[in-house]
Amino acid sequence: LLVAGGEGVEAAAEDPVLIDWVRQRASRARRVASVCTGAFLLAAAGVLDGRRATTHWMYCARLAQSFPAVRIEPDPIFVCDGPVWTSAGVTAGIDLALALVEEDLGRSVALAVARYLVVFLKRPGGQAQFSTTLALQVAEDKFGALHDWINGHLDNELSLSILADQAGMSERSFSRHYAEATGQTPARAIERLRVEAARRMLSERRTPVKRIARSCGFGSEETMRRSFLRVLAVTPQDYRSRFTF
DNA sequence: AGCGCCTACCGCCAGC
DNA sequence: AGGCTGGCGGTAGGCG
Repeated sequence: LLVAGGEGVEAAAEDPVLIDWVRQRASRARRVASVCTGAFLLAAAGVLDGRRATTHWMYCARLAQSFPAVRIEPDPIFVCDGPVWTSAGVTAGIDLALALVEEDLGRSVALAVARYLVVFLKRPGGQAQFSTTLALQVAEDKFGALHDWINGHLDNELSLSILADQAGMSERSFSRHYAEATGQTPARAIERLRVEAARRMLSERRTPVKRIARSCGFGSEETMRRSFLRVLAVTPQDYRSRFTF
């Protein structure tokens, strides 16, 4: 059973016929999953009681408030608790779907599917419109070691020449191969990895924004602010305030 | 808010 | 031929 979310989902969560239907189906389904705010329907049906779950980050607080029995985790892209899977925003549904494919058919099939998605989900701008995590999974064979190294050195200078050096290629070849494998240019990928690291720190700790910026490799607080607006369309302060309960 | 400098990106091309 | 590599230079865009 796969439950989608979207406009009007909270009204739908109060429709007894629908919720009853969800509860019936969920009890017989091998596996239950929700995308985005679809978690509200599962929660209303009691499917999430006592389980770990997630939803779109803007709605985590509201879901927690309406359904105290659900253990909300705002950070992950998706959460798996036994047979029940929930995912964050709409694009996280793609990551969820791939995880389901992987569970059923194995890692290599999931990676093959992901490769097709990279081809077909590219927009004219050339940016892949799904999570960095997914893009990195696809590139794991080729750049897994590099990504491990990058994540351990986010506060270092990570210029094209340094990355190329680390990968043992010329700058030109590295650029080409990296973009081909991940759907992102090297600099863009670094930016997104830094934003992801900073985002985690913003929501998990009370560290001052300026120190977070530095430890994630942004030259300044202002630079981090610009990156956040580009990648997430929110300022760091706004982002943090969503998570301060 | 704006500007000058710097770098990443990418098309092009020669060489292997 | 046909593919891959890597240096060069113009340009757009980001950083400080």
